[in-house]
Amino acid sequence: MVRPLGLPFDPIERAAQTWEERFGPAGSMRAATSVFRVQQILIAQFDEALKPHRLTFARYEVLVLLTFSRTGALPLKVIGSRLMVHPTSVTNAIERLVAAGYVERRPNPADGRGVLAAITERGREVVPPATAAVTGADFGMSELTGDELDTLFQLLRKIRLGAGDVAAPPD
Amino acid sequence: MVRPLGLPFDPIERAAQTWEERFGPAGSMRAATSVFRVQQILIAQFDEALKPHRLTFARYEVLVLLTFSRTGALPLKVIGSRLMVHPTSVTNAIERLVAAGYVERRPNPADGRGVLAAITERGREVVPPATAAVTGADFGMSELTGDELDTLFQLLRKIRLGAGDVAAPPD
DNA sequence: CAAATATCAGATCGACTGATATAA
DNA sequence: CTTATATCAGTCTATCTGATATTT
Repeated sequence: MVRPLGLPFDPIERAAQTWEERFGPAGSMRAATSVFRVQQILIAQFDEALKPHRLTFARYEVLVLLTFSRTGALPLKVIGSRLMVHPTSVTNAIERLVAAGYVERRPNPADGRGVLAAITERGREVVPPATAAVTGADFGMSELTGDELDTLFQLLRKIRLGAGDVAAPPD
Repeated sequence: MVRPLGLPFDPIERAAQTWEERFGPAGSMRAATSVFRVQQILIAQFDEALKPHRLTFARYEVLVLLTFSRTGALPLKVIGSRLMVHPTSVTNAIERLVAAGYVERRPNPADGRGVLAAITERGREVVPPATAAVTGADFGMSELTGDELDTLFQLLRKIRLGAGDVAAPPD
């Protein structure tokens, strides 16, 4: 749970004002700090909503990805690149999901080096209620209209593209 | 360093498409996931840029806050509420800053329970080069125009306000 | 041979809970 | 007495480095 501290002023706005006086233009600093704060707020909401299902948001993402695949099984390598997480983080997340009974490890028949993570029956069963829990707060974004959500996505997408998230420049 | 994986497609966009087919409107999911990814990208860039100065971004924020204060000293409680971090995280951050020689602990003359974190000479010296390192990549936001940065801030602000970041509804 | 996949040991970081000493 | 401030011990999560076994 994130402490809603209810200050009589916006701490980010105030910091930006002083920043402007001391260092110069504060637009980037204000936006970057806001991204951090919103991430903190959202992740706390999601993890709280998912706790009854023995999931964190990171592990929930893995499960959803598996249900999205045709066979319900994916190489760890693919999971890592789709979710953009470190190889050791994937190994760790799968280990926790196996412990919870939501996923099984299998050798990859197509590649002797690889391992498949395969969703189990219990894993498939937990996804719908977990999804309901997460979307219950409309992903924490209920303050924004559909158009605003789209604008937000597009702006963040520019930053991601600048960091090399996608090779081919689309649309 | 964040792995720039250069997939031939945008993994967030692809996940959103499947989400739409399975669960319904994906606008919130797409925006929330983008916030997480951009946070990951930015924090990696900042921590990398600050590493030569023996700082993480969290500790850099504390130092900047101290230079912004009149006396260069603030109660830990104030630091926590301004930066919106947990009390134990403040204690921890100050401990590391003390170890680096950038901050000193002092009793708070105005409150016997409290502790002041006071920036040292070495702390004041490290802020300018650290700030240059962080702003060098324009806070990682060089892909956006001033107007876009402002729009991004305002959209994220709506989410923050919905979570209670500020008590008084301003402007 | 070199490169890719996954794991492991070990470290760091920040967030959190619950308990505690001290002072307001 | 209750509340607030800060610390401490300990847990948890995710990240990362460097090394290693195995396979391509």
